[in-house]
Order: sequence, then C-alpha cells, then structure tokens
Amino acid sequence: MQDSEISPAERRRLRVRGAILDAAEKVFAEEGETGLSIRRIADEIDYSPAAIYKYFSSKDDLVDVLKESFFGRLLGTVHEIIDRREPFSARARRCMAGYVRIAIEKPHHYVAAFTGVRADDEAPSDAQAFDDTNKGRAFSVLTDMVSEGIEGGHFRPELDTVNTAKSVWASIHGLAMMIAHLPEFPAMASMPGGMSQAEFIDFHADLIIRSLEKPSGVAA
Amino acid sequence: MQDSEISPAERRRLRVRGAILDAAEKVFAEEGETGLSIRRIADEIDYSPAAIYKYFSSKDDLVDVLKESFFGRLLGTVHEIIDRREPFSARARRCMAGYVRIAIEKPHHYVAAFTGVRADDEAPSDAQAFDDTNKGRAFSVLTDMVSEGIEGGHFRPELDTVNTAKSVWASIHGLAMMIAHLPEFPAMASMPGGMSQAEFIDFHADLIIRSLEKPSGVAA
DNA sequence: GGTCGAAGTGAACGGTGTTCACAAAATGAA
DNA sequence: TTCATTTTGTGAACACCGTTCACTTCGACC
Repeated sequence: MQDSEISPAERRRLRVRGAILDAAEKVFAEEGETGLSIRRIADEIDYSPAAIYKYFSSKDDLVDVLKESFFGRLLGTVHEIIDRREPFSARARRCMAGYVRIAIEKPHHYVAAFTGVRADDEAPSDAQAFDDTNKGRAFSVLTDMVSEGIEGGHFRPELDTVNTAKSVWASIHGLAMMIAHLPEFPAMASMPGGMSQAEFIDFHADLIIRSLEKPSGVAA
Repeated sequence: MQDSEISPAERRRLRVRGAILDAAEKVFAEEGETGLSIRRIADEIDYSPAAIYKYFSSKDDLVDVLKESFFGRLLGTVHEIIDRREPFSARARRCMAGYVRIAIEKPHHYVAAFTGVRADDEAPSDAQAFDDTNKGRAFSVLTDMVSEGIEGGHFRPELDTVNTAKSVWASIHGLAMMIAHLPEFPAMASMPGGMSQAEFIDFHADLIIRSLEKPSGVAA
C-alpha cells in the first residue's frame, strides 16, 4: 500500500471525480434523484456536462456510487453500535433503532438505495455479487446478530437464521421507508399517548425483538 | 342518485377520461412511472399530447389517480379477507399475507404509491385528509384488527392500538417493498430450508402476530 | 520537439412535461 | 335556424433532460 504509486495525474483525476461526487451528493441530499441532473452538477463545478462522462459512464452509474457510499456509512454506524460491549438485547435494539435513525436522516438516499423496481428479465441475481455489496454486508450483520441471539439462548431455537434475519430486515426497512416518504406517518399517532418519533422507533424495535424471544424470559 | 343527471356530453367526457386512464394503467403496469409518458398515452388512444391536459392538470395528477385506484383494489381485497367468518388469528394472518401478495402482484403500483419522498416544507399533513385516502382506510382496517385482537384477549392488553397498528403496517409494508424492488431478496434464503415465497410471507406474518400475543397462549 | 492519449467542450439528437394561440365542434339562446 | 359561447382538440413551441460525437486543448512521455 505505497501511495507513491499514485501519479499526480491520477491524483488530479481523483480530485475531479471527488468534486463531481461532492456536488452530486449535495444536490441529491436536498432534492433527490429527480432534482439531480448532469447539467446541474456540471454547473456546480464549472465543467461542461459532457465532461462528467469522462468520469462516469452514465447518470445511473454515478448515482449508484452515491447510493453505495451512503449505505457504506449506514453500515459503518450499525457496526459501531453492534460492536459495543453491552448486553445482547440492548445491542440488538440499539442496532435496529440506529439503522432506522440513520436511514431517515437522508431519506432521499435511503429510498433511492432501494428504489429500482425489480426488472423481471434479470436473473434472481447472483448471491455472491450481493454479498459484495454494502447492502449485502448489512444483511450479514443482521444474520450474525440473529444467530448470536439464537445461540445465546435469547431467541427461540427453532428459528431459522436466514429467514428470521430477512423478516427482521423487512420490518426495520418498512419503518424506515414509512417515515422517509409517507408524510402522514409520523403524525398518525398524535392523539393518544403522544409518542415521539424516537420513542416509536424503539417501540417498533422492541416488538420485533419480542417476536423472536422465547415465551418465558429464561436465558441460558 | 339518478343518472339522468348525466348528460351525453358528460358521458362522453368520462369515456375519454377512462380511455386515458386505461392506456396509462396498461403502460404503467408494464414499465412503471418512468416508462409512462404523456406522449405515449396520447399515441395509444390517438389523441394529441396536449389533449390529455383537458382531463388531467398534470402527469402527477394522472398518476395519483392510478395509485389511488390501485390502493382501492388492494383495500377491497383486504376487506374481503378480514370480513370472513374465521377465527381471529387466521384472519389476522391471512389479512397481512394477502396485503403483501396483492402489493407484489403489481410492484410498480405499490412502490409508486409510497414513493414520493416527504417534502420538508409541506405540513405534517392533515389527519382528516389522510383518512379520506384509500391508504388511510387501509390503515383504519389495521387499527380495527389490532383493537379487536386486544379486546378479544389475543393480544397484550397494555398495547396502544394506534402505535401498534403503525408498527404492524410498517413491518408488512417493509416485506412488500423488499420483494417488490430488491431483486436479491427472494433468493437470499435459497440455501437452507428452501422456503418458498408464499411460505416466507406467512412466516413473516406469524412473527408479527407473535410479537403482539400474550406470553402464554391464554385467550379470554 | 514531436507524438499520442487523456481531458474538456459546444453543438446536436431524441426524449420529456407543459403551455399557448388557434381551429373545430358541441351547446344553448334568440 | 342563426348566432354566440363554451368545450374539446391540435401543432408548434419552450425549457429541460441524458447522452453522443467531432473537435480542440492540454499534459506526459520518448
């Protein structure tokens, strides 16, 4: 890993590429994928629109990089949480709640990261390729957590790890999506208990965990 | 409600409007919102693009009608299920699983119905306006189900109805979204148990219900 | 100094949603 | 019926979009 390998030209190229991504990131965070245009990025960094294509093969390509790096940051934060020295259940709850919190901090990113409707023609997608994705890595964090819960005696032993992890992910993902792009969702419970958004996220995480726990609170 | 109120002119207008919607529906189901264009619709029904604007104020307006009617059909099916004479738990499971099944039958519709990222400027949205939506009605079906479960002694009595319903909806919604637009999701569990998609949906619904049930299976 | 590839550009192509002045047709009143 | 008014439909245009391509400019290397 000696950086003397990097020539000035390459450094310059990386800098311009970075500038493009920074500009794109800024617009994307504020206005989402529809508000982001090649011409807008070009304006922002004083280049011509065509120049962008020397660095990215298409707008989709560029946006993919944005999504992937966002999910990388999300993954990093979840990792931080889950690596703490804490009782299992506290970590599990914090991990789920943290995922939602970060997801809704940049709703455009999160929604976009999931919003390409499955094209029917494309194959069920290579499992190996998925594992190399930040999304795939996020999922494996989840499976690890579930299997730890099962082996640690917190969760019901008859649960299948992978399917359970999928279900948990779906539930968490659902909450993130709801908050991120259903305007009415946060306000829907204003009348009775007056639960804050943060409290509700914890409530949701608790319900998920409870669905996995043994009927009685006996841990090994 | 006498239809003699409707003049021939109005009938004609409704027919053209219907033709526009039908054409739009067809394209939308196959190619989603990106594949749908005003010019494409106009071609399909042999009108000029500008003519569409005599019937809909914008493309968004038109698409909103499409989404709303899709959600109406989804709501209808859920109603059918939940109105059956069956034990509560069976209805609850079938209701959730049915929701997911219909949602993923038309992935483009379902995703689009939820995919406008919340604009920060718009108010937390009028609760009354939401209740008049098919989405709002779907949610009230859910709250009814939850409160029936609580009052019937199937669910834990300390649960708050509205917040619980929100959590349940989020979990179901999450699964529908995952299947609808994460290509890798269905294949992710191929290795071990070999669970089919239908089985997995039931599995997910069961987990949700379990999170609400009393620790021991005692029903009043 | 000359060469060669990379970086950057302006103009264009085909596409989009939308508007607007205008023509045609249907409607209602005299 | 005739005339005026409203509704329905149109073609051309505007401003935007992603993308391509011939072209110039520039930096590095022999």
